[in-house]
Amino acid sequence: MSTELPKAYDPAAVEAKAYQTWLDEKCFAGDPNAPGEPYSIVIPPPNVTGALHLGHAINATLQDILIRMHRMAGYNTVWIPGIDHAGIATQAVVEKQLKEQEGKDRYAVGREGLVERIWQWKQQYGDRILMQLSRIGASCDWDRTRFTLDDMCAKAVRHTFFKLFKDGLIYRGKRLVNWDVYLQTSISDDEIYKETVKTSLWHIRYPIEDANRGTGFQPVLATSKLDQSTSSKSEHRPHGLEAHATDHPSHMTVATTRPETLLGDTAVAVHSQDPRWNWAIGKFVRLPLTDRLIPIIADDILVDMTFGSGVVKVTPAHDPNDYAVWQRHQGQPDQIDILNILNPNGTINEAGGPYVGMKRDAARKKMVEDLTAQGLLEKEEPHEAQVGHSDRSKTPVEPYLSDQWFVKMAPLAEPALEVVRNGTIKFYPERHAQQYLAWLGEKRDWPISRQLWWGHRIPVWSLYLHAPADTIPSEIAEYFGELGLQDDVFITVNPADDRHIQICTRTTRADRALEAMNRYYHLTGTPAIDPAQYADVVTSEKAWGIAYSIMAAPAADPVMRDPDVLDTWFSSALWPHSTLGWPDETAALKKWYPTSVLVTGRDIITLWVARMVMTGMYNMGTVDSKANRGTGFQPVLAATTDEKSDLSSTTNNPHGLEARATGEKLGIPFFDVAINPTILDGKGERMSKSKGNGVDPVDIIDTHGADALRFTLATMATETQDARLPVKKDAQGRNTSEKFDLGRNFCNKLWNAARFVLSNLEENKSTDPVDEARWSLPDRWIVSRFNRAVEEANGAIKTYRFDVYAKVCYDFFWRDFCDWYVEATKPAMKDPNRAAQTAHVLAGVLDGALRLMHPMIPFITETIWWKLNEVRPTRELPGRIATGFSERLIKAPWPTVGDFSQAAEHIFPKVQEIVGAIRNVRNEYKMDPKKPVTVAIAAPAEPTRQITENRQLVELLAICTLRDVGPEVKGAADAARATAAGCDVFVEGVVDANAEKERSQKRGEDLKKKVAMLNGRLNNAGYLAKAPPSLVQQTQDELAEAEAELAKLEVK
RNA sequence: GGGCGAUUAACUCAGCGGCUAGAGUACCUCGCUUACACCGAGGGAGUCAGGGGUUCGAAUCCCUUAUCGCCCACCA
Repeated sequence: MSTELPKAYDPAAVEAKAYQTWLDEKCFAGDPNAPGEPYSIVIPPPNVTGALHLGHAINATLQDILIRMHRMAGYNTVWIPGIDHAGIATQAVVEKQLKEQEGKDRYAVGREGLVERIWQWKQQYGDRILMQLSRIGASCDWDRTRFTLDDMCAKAVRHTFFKLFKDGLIYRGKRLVNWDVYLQTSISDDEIYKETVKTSLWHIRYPIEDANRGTGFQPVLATSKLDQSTSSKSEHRPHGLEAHATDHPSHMTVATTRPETLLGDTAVAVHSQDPRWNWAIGKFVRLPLTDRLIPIIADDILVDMTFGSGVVKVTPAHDPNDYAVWQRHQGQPDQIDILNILNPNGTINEAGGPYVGMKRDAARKKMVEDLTAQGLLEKEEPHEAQVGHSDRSKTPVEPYLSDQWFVKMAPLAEPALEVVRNGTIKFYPERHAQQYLAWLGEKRDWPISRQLWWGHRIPVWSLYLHAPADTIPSEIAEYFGELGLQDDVFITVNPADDRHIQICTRTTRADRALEAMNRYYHLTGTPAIDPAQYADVVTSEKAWGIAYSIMAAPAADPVMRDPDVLDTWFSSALWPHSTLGWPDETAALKKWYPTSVLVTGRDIITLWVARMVMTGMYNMGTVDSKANRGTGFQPVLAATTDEKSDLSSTTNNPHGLEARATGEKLGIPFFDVAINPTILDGKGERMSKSKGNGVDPVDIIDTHGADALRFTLATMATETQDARLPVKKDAQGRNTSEKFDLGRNFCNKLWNAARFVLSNLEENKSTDPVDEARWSLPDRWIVSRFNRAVEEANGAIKTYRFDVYAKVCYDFFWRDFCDWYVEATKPAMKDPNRAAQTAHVLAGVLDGALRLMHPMIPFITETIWWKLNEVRPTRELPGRIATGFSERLIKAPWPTVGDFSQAAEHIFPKVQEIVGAIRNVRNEYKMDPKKPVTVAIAAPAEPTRQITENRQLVELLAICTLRDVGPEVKGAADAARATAAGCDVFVEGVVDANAEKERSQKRGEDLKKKVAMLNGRLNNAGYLAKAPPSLVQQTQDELAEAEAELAKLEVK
C-alpha cells in the first residue's frame, strides 16, 4: 500500500471514503450501556417541506462539532436525527403539487388519499434531507432517526394529550378563525390573499339611550340567545328630559364596510380621553334593526380618537380586533358579550332576527334599505377595501368564531420560566433568554387544533346526547372495562354543555373500540362489519351489548372523532423525550435525558424551545408539580452556576454531576440553548425555502468540499444574530460563494503540510527516544503554542464560540505551524544531529493538530490520520502532547493541555520580529529574493545571546548572513536601519541613500506622533492619579523606547 | 405598535472600557525557493453611521437621530 497521500487534495474522494468507513464501523452509534458520562443532542428536525439550505447546514455543523469533540473526550454520546412533518406547510406544498399535476383539490382525493400522497412526498424529501446531512458529515446515530409523525412520536403525543386532558389542562374554547364559507372550513393566514374591492363605507346612527344613569354600568349578561328584545322591554327605563340636559348628541355615528355585522355588535367603543364621547362611557346605545341595548365602553387600544367619528362598533365574533376587545374586557366590570351571527355556510343564523337565513350580501342590501327607511343611515360613501380571500375557493373569508382545543399555559409556563430565570437552563448568547421569558410570561393559552388532514389527529371523540348525560359516561366506562382498556380512555362531560360527552383515548386500540361502536350504531340490525378489522377490540358479546345500549338509549348522534389535527409544534414540543422512547422507560431515555444542549435558530425560541421546556418538565419531571407553582424550585436548585472554573477539563460532565441530577429531577429537556446565527443572502434577506433564496449545502460541497463548508460555517458562528452570505452562480449554474474559499484554502494547506510532514517522517525512522533537552527553540515554541491552542479551543467550544475555535485552529496551524515551524524544520531535518528530535516534534504536533481540528473538518483530518498511523504509529511527546493510539481519528482521545514553555513563547516572537524587520527592508528595497544580504544587529546582552543561539534560524528565515551581533555593533554606511524587539537591525548593501533617508524620515514622523501621544497621556494628571500603576509604567516605558529610537535616528 | 439586533478597510466579519483598531477576501509590489500559486514575502487601505453625554481614558458604557434586518402583535 502506498503511504503517500495523493498530491492533489480531492475532497470528494476523501469524504466518500471516510464517511463510509465511519458508517461501516458504526462509529456514530450510541450505546446507552457504554461507559462515560452522557452527552446527547437531538437535532432540530428540519421540515419535510423541502431540501435543506445553508441555515440548516450551519446548525448541523455546530452540533456535529460538539458531538465529535465530546465523543473524543470520552463521553457517551448520541446525536439523534429526525424530520418534522410540518403540518400546514407540507400539506400546502402537496396540495399545490396535486393541483398543478392533476388539477385536483384535496376534496377530490379525500382525506385518506391526500394523507397517502403526503407520505409519498415525505419519503422522497425525507430521504433527501438525510442524504444532505450525511454529505455535511453529520455523525448522527442513523438507526435512531425519527419522524414527528412516526409511531414512536405518535405514542408520545397520545400520552401527553391524554395526560393534559385528564389533568384538565386541555379545554374546548372559542377562537376566531378565517372561515371559508364556500368550503366550510377554516384556513390559515398563509392561504389568504388580499384583494381590493370597491365597496361603500356606511355611516350608521346608533341612538344613545340614557338609561341606568343612576345605577351606573350594568354588564350585559353573556348569552348567545336572541332574548335581548324581551329583556330590554322588561327593563324600566325612564325617558326624562334631564337625560339630555347638556348639548350631548342623541346618537353616535359609526362607519363600517360590513353593515351586516351590526347584528353581532355587543358594544360600541370610544377613547377614554375623547372629550366628545367620554361622558357617554357606561351608557347604552340602541342597536338599530334589533332593538338590543349595547353598552358604550372605553377601549384606548382599539379606538384612535383622531380617526373618523371616534366611535367604533364592536363585533367580537366577526372581527379580530373586536375579538381582542372582548378578551381584554373579560372579567372586567365592563365585560361585554360575544355573539355569533353566522352559520357555517355563511348565512345569517337565528341570532339575526328578521334576516335569518339570508346570505351575507343579501342581508347587507336589505339592512341598508331598512336603515335608510328608518332614517338611521347618515351617509354612504364609495370606499376601496382590502378584503381577504380564500386562496382555495376565491371567495371572501369571514372571521368566524369556532370551537378549538386549547392548552392552559399558566401551570406549565411557570416552572419553565423559573428554570431559565435561575440559570438551570442557560442561553448562549445570554440575551436570547429575554425573548423566551417575555413570551412565556404572557401565558397565553395555546390553541392546538388545526383544521388540516396532515398531522396527529386529535384523540377526542364526542357523543352528543339529546338529553343531559345521566348514566351514559359510566356505561361507556364499563364498555372499556370489558375490553380491558379502562386506562386508555378518559370520559368527561363537557363542563359547558352537559349533553356533550368527550372521550379522550390514548391508544389506537381504544380508537378502534370506539370506531367499532360507531360502526355498529350505523349498522343497527346488521352487525356484519369486517370482524378482522376489529378483532382485537371486539372480544365479547357483552361489549357489543353495552355499546348497543349506549347508542340506542337517549337518542344520540354517533360517536364522532374530532376531525382536526394537532398543531405541528405539539409533537415537536415532545421531541427531546419522545425521540428517546418516552413514555417507555428506555435505557436511552435514562442515559441521555436531559440532553446536553439544544442548538437552534432564534426564530423558534418561543414556538419550540419554550414548549419543549414546558412539556419536558410536565412529562419528565419528578418534582411534585404543586411545589413547582408559585415560588419556584428552591429546594432542588442549589448548585447550578459555579462549575465554570475549569474550562480545560474534559473529564467532568460539562454541566456538573450535581446540576445533572437537578436537571433530571426537574425533567428539563436540555441544559444549554445555543442560538446559531440566521444565514442571510447577499441582500440581507433570511435564507428560506419559501423565498427561493436557499442554497443547497450539497452545491457548496460539490464546489468546495464538505470540510471547507464546515470550516467556513464555523467561522460564521459568532455571537451576532445574522450572518450575511453573498451567493453567486458558478459556470454550471450552481450556487456557490467565494466565502467558502477560506475553508477550501485552509483544507488545501492542511493537506499539503501533512504531505510534507509525512514525507519527512518517512525519511526519518530513527528510534532515538524523545529528548526534550535537545529540542530547539522552535521545537519548544510550537509544542507550547499547540497546548495554548488546545486550551483556547476548549474554552471556545464550552461557550459555543465556534468562530473562536475555528480562528484558533487557523492561526495555530497556518500561521504558527506552517509559516514558522515547518519552515524552521527544513534545515533541521537535513541535520543528522537534529533530525530525529525534530521528527518527533513534527509528528507529535501534527497528531495533536489533527485531533484538535477533527470535529470541525472531520473528513480530511481522518484521512491524513490513517496515513500518519502507517508512517509513524507512536508520536508521544511525554508531558507535552499525549497521543494515545487510535486506528480511527473519530475515536481518538481529545488532546489534553500539556505543559507550556514560557521561555520559548517569550523568545521566539522576538526572533519573528527581527526576521520580519529584515524581510521588510529586503522587500522595500526590492532586493533579489534569492540573494542573502548581510545583516548586523546591535542588541543588549540578553537578546544578543538569544539571537546568536538562533543564528541559523534567523539566517534561514530572513535569507541573510548575520555578520555581527552584540551591544557595540555599528551599522555600515550603506546600511538600512530598522528597529525590532529592542534591537537595531542593519541591513547592509543598500545603495540608494536617498531612499533610506526618506524611510527614516517617515519612521521619525511616526515616532514623533507616538511620543506626542504618550506625552499627552502622561501629562494628564487624572491619568496618573486614576489609571492602574502598571499601565502608567507601561506608557512610560514605551515613551522611553520611542524617544531612544528617535534620538538614534536624528543622530544619524 | 412591541421586542431583539446591526451599522468598524472596497466586501464578509472579529474586537465590546486601556496595545499606533484586527482577520479573511479583494487590491498593489516581488517571487513558480523540490508541501502548497487553493502558495510564499512585503505593502497600501478605516473621523469604528451622525450628534450628545459618562470617564483619567470610549469602536467598546448611557442618551438621541438615521438607515437596515429579524421576531411578535396588528392593519376599525
